[in-house]
Amino acid sequence: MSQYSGSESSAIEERSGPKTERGRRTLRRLLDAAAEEFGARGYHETAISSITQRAGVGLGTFYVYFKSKEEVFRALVADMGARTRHALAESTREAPNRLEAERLGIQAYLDFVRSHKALYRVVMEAQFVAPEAYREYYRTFSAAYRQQLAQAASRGEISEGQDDEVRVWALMGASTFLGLRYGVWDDGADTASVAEAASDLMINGLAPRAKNGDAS
Amino acid sequence: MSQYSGSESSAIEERSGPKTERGRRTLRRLLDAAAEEFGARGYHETAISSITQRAGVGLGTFYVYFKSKEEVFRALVADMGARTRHALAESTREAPNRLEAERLGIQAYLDFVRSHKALYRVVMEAQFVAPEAYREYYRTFSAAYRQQLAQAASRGEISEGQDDEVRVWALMGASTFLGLRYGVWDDGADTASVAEAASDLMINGLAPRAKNGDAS
Amino acid sequence: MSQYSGSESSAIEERSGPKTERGRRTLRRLLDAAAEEFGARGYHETAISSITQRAGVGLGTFYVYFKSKEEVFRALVADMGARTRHALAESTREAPNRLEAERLGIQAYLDFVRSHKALYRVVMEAQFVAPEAYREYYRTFSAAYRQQLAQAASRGEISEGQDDEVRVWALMGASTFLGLRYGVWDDGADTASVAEAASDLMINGLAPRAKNGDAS
Amino acid sequence: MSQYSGSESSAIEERSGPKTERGRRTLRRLLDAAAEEFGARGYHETAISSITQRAGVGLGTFYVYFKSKEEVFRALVADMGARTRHALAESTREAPNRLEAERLGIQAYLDFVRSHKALYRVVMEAQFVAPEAYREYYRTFSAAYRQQLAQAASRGEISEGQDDEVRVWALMGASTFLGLRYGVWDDGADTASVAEAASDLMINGLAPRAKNGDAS
DNA sequence: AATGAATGAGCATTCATTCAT
DNA sequence: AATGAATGAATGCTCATTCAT
Repeated sequence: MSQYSGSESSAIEERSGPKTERGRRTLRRLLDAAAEEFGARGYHETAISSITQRAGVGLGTFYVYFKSKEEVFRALVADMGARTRHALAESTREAPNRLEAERLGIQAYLDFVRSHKALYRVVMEAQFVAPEAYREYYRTFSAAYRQQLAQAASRGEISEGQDDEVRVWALMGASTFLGLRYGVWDDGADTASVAEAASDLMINGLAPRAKNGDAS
Repeated sequence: MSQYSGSESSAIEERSGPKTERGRRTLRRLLDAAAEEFGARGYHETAISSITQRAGVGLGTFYVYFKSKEEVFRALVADMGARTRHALAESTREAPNRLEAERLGIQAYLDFVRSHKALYRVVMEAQFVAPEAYREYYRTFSAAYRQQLAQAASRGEISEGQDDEVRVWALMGASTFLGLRYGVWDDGADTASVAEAASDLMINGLAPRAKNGDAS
Repeated sequence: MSQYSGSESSAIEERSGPKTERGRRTLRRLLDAAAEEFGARGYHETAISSITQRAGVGLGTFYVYFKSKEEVFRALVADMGARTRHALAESTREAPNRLEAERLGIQAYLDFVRSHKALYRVVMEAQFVAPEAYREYYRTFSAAYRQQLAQAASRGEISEGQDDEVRVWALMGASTFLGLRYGVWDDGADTASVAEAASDLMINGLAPRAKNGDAS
Repeated sequence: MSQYSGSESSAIEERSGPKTERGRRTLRRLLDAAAEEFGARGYHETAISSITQRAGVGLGTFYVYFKSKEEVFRALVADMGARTRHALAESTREAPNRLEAERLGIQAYLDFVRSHKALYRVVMEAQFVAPEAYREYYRTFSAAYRQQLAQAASRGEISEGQDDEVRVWALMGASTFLGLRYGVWDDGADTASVAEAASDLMINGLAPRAKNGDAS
C-alpha cells in the first residue's frame, strides 16, 4: 500500500464548518471523542451521550454539528482514509523504487495502525455500519494504488501482472490483515521485521528462489 | 489458503443437543434462518423474532436452543470456520504441489464465499460482535495454514521464507479481500481468472520476471 | 401465641392425593423443593423449572400435581400454618398457666422460625402472592389465640382487657417481628433471653413496676 | 412507636435532582404515580408503563429520573420511612410522658396507615423486593425508638426492662400488625378505641391487675 | 451556539403453561 | 405417571433524536 490521492485536508471540516473559533473547537472535541469512543467500544455500544460527555459538551450540542450518529461515523472513516493515505505517501516519498516503496509502505502502515487503533477499528466496522463509506475508502485507495503499480510496471520496476485490480486487492488485504495481527492484536512485535518478511513475500512470492549458480 | 484441521462435524450440535428428531430439525431450521438473517441484515439489525419467523417456530423456541442472540452468532462463526476449512481441504486434496494448491485454494475460496455470502458476512462481523470467536476462527485457520507451508517448504515446493506467521496472515488477508471484492461485491467476475492472477502474485511476487535471454 | 386448631394433618395431601407410593413420593419431593426454592429466592424469583430440577423430576411433572405456581405456594402456606400451630401447641401443653404459656410460646416460636426460615419467608410473602391464604393463616391463628386468652381471663390468669382481638393482633405482631429480628436475621442470639425479655413486656407492660413498699 | 430521627427532608430529592421546576414536577408526579401503582397492584404486577401513563409522561421519561424499577421502589420506601417518622414525631410532641406518647403514637400510626395504604404496602413488600431498604427502614426506626425508651426509663416513666432492642421490636411488631388489621383491612374500626386497647396492653401487659382491696 | 428534558419505537429475554408422546 | 419441546404474552430498559429555552 502506498501513495495517496483523493480528497485531502482531513476530509472533515467540509460543508460550511463552524464560523467561530469556539465552534471549531467544539467540533474537534466531538470528533476526537467520537473516534475514541467508537474505537474503544464500537459503533453500537457507543452512545451519543458518552461522546458528548467525553467531549465535555451537552447532549444537544452533538446535533448542532452532526445530523446523526452515522454521520460522525462516516466523517471519521473519511478522515481515517485521508490520514492513512497521507502517512503512506510520506513514508514512500523517498523510496528509490516501487519494491522498496512496498516495504516502506508496509512498515509505515503497521506503525500507523498501531498508533491509531481506534481509527483502524472504525474503518473495519464501517463495513457494517456505513458500507458505502467503506467501499469509498477502498475505492480511493485502490485507484491510487493501481496507478502506482501501473507506473512502476511501465518503468520496469515490477512485473506487468495479469490484473492490477486483483494485485491491488491482494496487497491491500495482506497489509490490512498484518495490520490487525501485528498492529492491533500483537503490538509488541517488531514492525520492521514483519514488514521485511511481508515485503519479501509480496515481492518474491512463495516460489522457491533460484539459487546463485542457477542461471548460468 | 487450504487444508483444514481443528474441530470438525459442523461445530454446532455440541453440548447435549436435542434428543428427538424433531428437536434436531428445529435446531437446524433456527441455525439456517439465523445465518440468512444475520447475513442479510447484520447482527444489530436482526431481531430474534425475525429469525424465529423465518424458521417457522415460536419466539420462545429460540431460547430453548440458544442462550442468547450472541450465542447463535458464535455458533454460526464456528460453523462457518469448519465449513470453510472443509471446502478448502476438499479443493486442494488433489493438488500436485503447494503452489498449485494455492491457486486451487484461492479459487475454491472465492467460489465458496460467493455461494455463502451470508456466512462470509457473519464471520467478518464477528470481529465486532464476538471478537473471541473471530480470533479463534483465524487462530485455527492460520495454524493449519502454517503447517501446510512448513511441510511444503521442507519439500522444497516453496521458499523457506522469513516468518511463516507473517506469510500466512498476508495470504489470508489477500484471499479475504479478494473474497470481498470478487466474491461478495462483484460476483460476476470469472473466479478462475482472478484466482490465476492472484496466485501469480502470491507465487511469483511483484518483482520483475527474469526474461529468457535475460541472464546473459 | 399458642394452642392451635383448624385443619390439621399437614394440610397438604388433601384432595384425592396420589394413589401410588411413587406418586406420593414425587409429591413430597416437589413440595420440599418448592419450600426450599421459594424460601431461598422468593416467589417471583423462583421458576417452576428450578423446583422440578431440585426435585429431580421433569418440568411437566409439576403440573401433574399442581394446577399452578400459586397453588403450591398456597399449599405451603397452609402447611406452614398447621406446623406452626402444632409446634406452639406442643410447647405450651405443659404450661401451668397462660402467662407461662406466653413465655414458652414465644421461645418455641423463635426456635421454630429459626429452624424453618424458608417457611417463615413463604408465609410473609403470602401477603403479596396469595393474600387470601395469608388472611386465612392469621384468621385461624387469631381465633385459636383469642380462645386461649378468653379462657385464661375467665380463670383469672390474665387481665380482662378491653378488646381481645386487639390484644391478639398486638401479640402476634410482636412475636412475628421478634421472629424476623431474632429468628431470621440474627440467628445467633439466645432465644431464651429474648423470650424472657419479650414475655416480660407482654405480661407486665412498659409501666414502671410497683416497688415493694409501694403499696401502703 | 414514636419520635423519629434519621435523615429527613422526604429522602427523595437526593443526588443532584432536577434543575428546573418542570423537572421537579415530573419527578414528583412519577413518585406519586409509582406509589399508587405499587400500592394498588404490588411491585411485580406493576409495569413501568402503567406508572408513566398514570403520571402522564412518556415511558422513557421514567428512566430520566430513575435507574430502574427497583430504584423508585427504594426511593418510595425511604420516603415512607421519613414520612412515618415525621407523622409520629408530630403526634407525640405534646405527650406529657412516654406512656401517653405510646397511646398517641399508636393511634397516629393507625391513622397514618389508613390514609397511606399504598405506602404501607410498599414498605411491607420491600421485605422481598428490596430487603436492604426494608432493614434500613427498621434500623432507623428502632434506633430512634430505643432512644425514646431509654430516656423515658431514666426519667422513671417506664420500667427499665431487660432488653430494649427486644422491647422495641415487640412494640414495632404490635403496631405494624395492628396497622394491617385495623388500618388496611378493617378501615372502619375506631382507631381511638383500638389504640386505647392496644396501649393498655403495651403499658400494663397481660397480667391480672391488682384490684383496689387486693393487697389486704 | 448550547443545552438537557422528554420521548417512544424497538428488542432481548423470561417463564408459566400446554400437550403430544 | 412422567416428560420436555414448544409457545407467546408480557415487560424492563436503551438510546437516537427533537425541541423549547
